[in-house]
Amino acid sequence: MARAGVTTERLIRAAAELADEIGFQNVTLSALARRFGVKPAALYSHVKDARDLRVKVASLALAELADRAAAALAGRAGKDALVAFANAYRDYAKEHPGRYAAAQGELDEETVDVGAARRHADMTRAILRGYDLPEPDQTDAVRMLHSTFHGYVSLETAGGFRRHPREVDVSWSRTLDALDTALRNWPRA
Amino acid sequence: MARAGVTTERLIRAAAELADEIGFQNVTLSALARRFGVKPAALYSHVKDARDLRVKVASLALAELADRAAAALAGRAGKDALVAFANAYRDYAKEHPGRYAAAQGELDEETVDVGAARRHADMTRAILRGYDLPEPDQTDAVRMLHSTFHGYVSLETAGGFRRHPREVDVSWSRTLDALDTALRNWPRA
DNA sequence: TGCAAATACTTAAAACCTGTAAGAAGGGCG
DNA sequence: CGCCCTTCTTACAGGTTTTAAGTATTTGCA
Repeated sequence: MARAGVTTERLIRAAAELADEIGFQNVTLSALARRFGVKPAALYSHVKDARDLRVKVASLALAELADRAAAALAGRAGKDALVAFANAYRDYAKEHPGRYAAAQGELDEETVDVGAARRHADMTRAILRGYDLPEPDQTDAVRMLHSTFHGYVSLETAGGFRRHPREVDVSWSRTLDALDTALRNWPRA
Repeated sequence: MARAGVTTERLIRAAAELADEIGFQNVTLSALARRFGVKPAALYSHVKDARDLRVKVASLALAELADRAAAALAGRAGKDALVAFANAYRDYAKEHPGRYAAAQGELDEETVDVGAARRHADMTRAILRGYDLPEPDQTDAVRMLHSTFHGYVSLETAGGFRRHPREVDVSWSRTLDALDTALRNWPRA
């Protein structure tokens, strides 16, 4: 019987794909083993835990998302940068809902990929460079931006906006306009 | 052997409490049965499914949250109303993280408590009454507000803001100021 | 009051999932 | 070729969900 050729790399990647297909919640070691034509116990050679698997998928998602955002941000400034970043963020979440969910859930603990988190924060700060905000207002603004992006995407994918006919894309666009307004007129202490 | 006296009502309430204690993810029918001194199968008299249980907890949370928000909103207008509503929202989520998680996760499907969802939307619209926004801008603003509140609370409880020393309460307050600014200067199409 | 029907609960069992331990098979390398 | 490390399997323990069938308790009605 030939080996299945499972590696941690391929395992995490498969888990991410499966998450996008059936939802992050439903990604199980058993289902993954099935997909590789292998018994569940075999996966413990490549991954410590079910938790370890989830954290690694989260790390992958955070890194991918950061790559996208960085690409979107390149060569842009001000509102241009804001919109590009926000759209990259939202598009990624819509294309990869399972990965996005992974990136949210497993943030806590020491196990987190601190590097990816820092990249995100740094990029959000880069957006603000066009708005001339001093610290600590910058930190407040970073938190607000991240909150709005995540909240919108999260509610949208959960179906929270489906009850009203207004186009979700349009509301998104207007929300970005409003954020731009808020940043340009940031309330000084 | 005396009966345990489980009712759907008490079951849901216990599930909500358990969720706040150990996290919504970890609320299991078995754990609930244990808490009532009853075998797991007994709970199927009061609840259709594990999913049914989760949906009912979500409903409870949404209703409680709506009550709190309504109370906070009473007699206020404009920014006052905005801040009161937002704080009620955030305080509830911090006091009842398990319930709040329940209210988020199980939004989809037809099973949702449409009534509670409508109450939330109506209240958010009530806030906007002080800002003189016509439709469809009002819908856009409702979505933005909800997104920011949910996003902030969600990231905060997930530990997303712990990496930076800036006080989370202060950033929250400044975020509300910025939202007020955005609403007062809402970008017309 | 007493008994029948409705309801609460138990036991039993199937189907999954996680995780550990022990051993067999595959592949690289001296 | 043969050794050894790694991958994978088998076997098993423990836990959760859910259904089915049966027992016991309470309710309500004559």
